[in-house]
Amino acid sequence: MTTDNPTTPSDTGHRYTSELAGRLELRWQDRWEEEGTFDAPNPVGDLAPDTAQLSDGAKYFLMDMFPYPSGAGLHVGHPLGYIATDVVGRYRRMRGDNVLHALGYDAFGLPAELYAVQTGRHPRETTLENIANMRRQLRRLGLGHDPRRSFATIDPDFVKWTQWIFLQIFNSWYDDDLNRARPIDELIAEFENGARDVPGGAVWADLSAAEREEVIAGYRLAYISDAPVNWAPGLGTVLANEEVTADGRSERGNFPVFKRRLRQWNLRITAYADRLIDDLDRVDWPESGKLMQRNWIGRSHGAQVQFAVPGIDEPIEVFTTRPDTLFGASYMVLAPEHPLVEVLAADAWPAHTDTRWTGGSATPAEAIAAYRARAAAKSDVERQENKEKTGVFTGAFAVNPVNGEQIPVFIADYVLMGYGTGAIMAVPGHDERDFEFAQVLGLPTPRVIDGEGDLPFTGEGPLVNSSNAEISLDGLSVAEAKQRIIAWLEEQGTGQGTTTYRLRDWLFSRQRYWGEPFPIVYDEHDTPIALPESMLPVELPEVPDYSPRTYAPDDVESEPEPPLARATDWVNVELDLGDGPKTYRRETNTMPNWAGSSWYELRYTDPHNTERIADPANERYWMGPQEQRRPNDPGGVDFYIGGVEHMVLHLLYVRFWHKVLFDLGYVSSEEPFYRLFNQGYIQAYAYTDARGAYVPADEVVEAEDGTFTYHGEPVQREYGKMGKSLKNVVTPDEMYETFGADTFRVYEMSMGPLDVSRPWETRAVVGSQRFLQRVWRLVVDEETGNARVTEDDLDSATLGILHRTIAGVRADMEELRFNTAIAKLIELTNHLTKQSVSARGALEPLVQMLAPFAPHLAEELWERLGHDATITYVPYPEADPRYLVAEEVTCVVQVQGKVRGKLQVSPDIAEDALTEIALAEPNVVRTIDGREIRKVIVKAPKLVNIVV
RNA sequence: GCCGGGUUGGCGGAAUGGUAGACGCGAUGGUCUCAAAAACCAUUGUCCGAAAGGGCGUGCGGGUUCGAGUCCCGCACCCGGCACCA
Repeated sequence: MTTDNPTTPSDTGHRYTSELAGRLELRWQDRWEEEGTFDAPNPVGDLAPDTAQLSDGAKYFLMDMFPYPSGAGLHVGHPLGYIATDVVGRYRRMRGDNVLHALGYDAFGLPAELYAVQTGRHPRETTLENIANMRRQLRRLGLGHDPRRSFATIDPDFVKWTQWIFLQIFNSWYDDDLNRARPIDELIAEFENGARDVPGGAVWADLSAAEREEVIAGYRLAYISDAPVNWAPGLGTVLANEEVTADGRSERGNFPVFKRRLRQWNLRITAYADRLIDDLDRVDWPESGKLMQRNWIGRSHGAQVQFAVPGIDEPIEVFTTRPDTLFGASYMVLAPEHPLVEVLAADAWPAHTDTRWTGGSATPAEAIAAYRARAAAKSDVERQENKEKTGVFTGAFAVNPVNGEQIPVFIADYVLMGYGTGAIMAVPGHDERDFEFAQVLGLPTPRVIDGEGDLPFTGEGPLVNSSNAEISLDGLSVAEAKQRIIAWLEEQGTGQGTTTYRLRDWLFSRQRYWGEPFPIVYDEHDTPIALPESMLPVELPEVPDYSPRTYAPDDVESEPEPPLARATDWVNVELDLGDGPKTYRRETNTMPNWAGSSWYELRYTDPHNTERIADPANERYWMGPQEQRRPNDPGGVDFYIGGVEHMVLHLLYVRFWHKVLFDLGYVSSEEPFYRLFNQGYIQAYAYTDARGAYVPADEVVEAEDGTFTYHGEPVQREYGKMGKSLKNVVTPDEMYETFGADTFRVYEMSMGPLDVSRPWETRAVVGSQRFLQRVWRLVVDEETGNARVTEDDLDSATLGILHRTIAGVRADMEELRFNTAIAKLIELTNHLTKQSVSARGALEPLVQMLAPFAPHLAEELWERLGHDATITYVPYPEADPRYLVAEEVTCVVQVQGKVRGKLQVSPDIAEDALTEIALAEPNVVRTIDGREIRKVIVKAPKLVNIVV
């Protein structure tokens, strides 16, 4: 529908059109780059200023979550967070802070590899192209980044340090007594000199090298284990727990995930469970986010209790959070896979065994085998779908340590091998799951806690029926009883207080090509050996095929086969690792995509350092604890913006690595991110036709009755993500073209609060453009292009509005309320426009306050107002309290809480005088209608409420 | 099921317990124009009324208060996380 507009007189180049905006935006972007406007100086190293000192301003380290350079390019939703951090950074610079803001790229990962598999092109090649494209799209936004500090995780220089950190983790162990990680050499020394007993009672000196390494592997923070892992045949790789959704599928690709026993690398994140929970109290994060991490780590306090089984050496060990209900334990359940099951299973059913307990089998062994086979055939999903309790009796009885009672031992799949000890004492009277099971199998349900309500009763109440010859819990509260019984169990040696976590160790190897190789080789005994730092980085070999072997998504029997295994020349390598040249075999798994993002915050502080991850002086300056600002400060990045979806994965991993590096003395900060903010998302509508196929959203029209049509055909509207396949993508490039980057930035910031998701609406963007055009017209004469500024004094109305705006906008900026800050700037602009104010005293502060949002326009206007230097470091306007008080305020007069009149009064009017005027207001008099006035509430000068 | 967050005009959203709907979009009317676009000006929660003014309005039901979108209790729905975790 577009027609070529003839050039009108007003279109001669002095109007703030998208075309003019684009011209001046490019000009300022070039100038910022040339002048290094956003370069942040370091205390030491190559980025330290030549002239000795840093500015005296406070440091402010600002970060966005690492972007993945997608081949699809950006849509308008992606820059939301980048614009917000840029606004913060520009505001802080005007507040005098030394701001560090840069952006790197998280460039290893599955999409690039999948694309490489499809096209045969090397993922490095396509990834670098994508990075270049994304850099171009983001540069056009006018972000105030320090370009010298940008990097990508695939840079060999970065990979080197990722591998180096892995080696530090590999060469460390967690000292539970000192509650920190220590170098593995110190552990070996303790074994050697006898300060620490070797587990299993062996003598260190008598062990072979391989045996010693096996012992040490039990301590290393990075270790290989042969344990059940999440195997996704459809992806051809194993996954961490965090990468598997609640319904048992891969987060990426949505493939079914199976539990398989496989030899894989793990990182001992569980050693840090307590600190990862406790230190959440020291950071400024959204409470909801902290909660997600606390829940994921899942710390629960309770007790381990040993139940003896007559005739068996080893007792059954259970974990319970309710040791207070021990007297109510009427049976036990082991997970089907529990190693003790074979040991304690009876040869035959005891006499009079309930037929519900036997599963119809002739012997316990048979029943167990049948039950196990059925459980193993079920995927995690099926296990969850069917929550009806099932189980079989083992034929064995265990002894309840508090009352000597013999209680039956079952196996049932509602007890999970992976949590606690894989065995429970069942208290059907006070646990819903145990109660259900007891109902199914006809087991007794004794009550040991009094209270209103039927069994199962999980509430609070005094203990009953809980005493033996030595101890009585009767009458105690749940909390008291827990304490008492734990003490008694410890005394008896049949149990102890303990803490259990839901968190598992981090499965750290993947069968992928496009990731960091492990700096590990194996010798002839299959012992993993760390490569020396001098051999880093270990670079990826060229391979003919980038794909791991993938299988049918439900092929449970399949085996992982990493692509690097096929690079045999690379895998088998001759090295001299101190015992002369020998042939070694390289590790063929690669690190997960989370590796690079687990430490990248540190690299921004010293991106080119070849000797260390970052010089301690630089790390300390940008990230060190700020004790003078807040007590017990863990340090970290001052402000980090990103999406909630990284709350559990990335943010748990990065905190873990940071703490390891802290323990080993490489960093001074205990937490990577002091303040975290989760931004919302820009959502979009998508439309499907009668067949359910997506139709281009920008060609859908809304009818009068609120329905939607595409080419005359009715379509269904849905709301959600923006995406290529949904045919509803709007790109920043389109916005630059149609409106300019400043308009786009202002629109995104004015749409609503930063943490709330909201729908994109292209046609609403014009409102922001109109606003910027009005600002432009205040400063520039559209006919001549000259500045219109005058040196007039401000009238009192303008003074008042200006200073109230400054005060309000400043407060909004501090609290990230950019939408209301912009609204206030629009109000000021509208006032100046209506009153035709062109006084410098009003225009300059407006331009200054606009600068964080529309930096190019602000620079241009600042220059036209007669300033040579960039507006970036011009101090932010300050409100003069003298002008904050209006000459007149509106007083609302209410009768019975309803507004019946308004008065213009002086702000310092006395209450009596105000009451008098209010009672005289004609409409108020009419409403009162002669009724008796019972009470008058006066909040001078804003409100009078008359109660009749 | 458990935990967390939310529900305000046609739409996005504003509101220290004190004028509900700032600001913006859209819509309607107007200025300019041969015309259109752009820009600018005005109106715009809803109902009654010519107007003055009034009734009703922040998911639903109660409560506290002179006064509640805001505080308390109960409920519905939506979004997110976890889910047989002992």
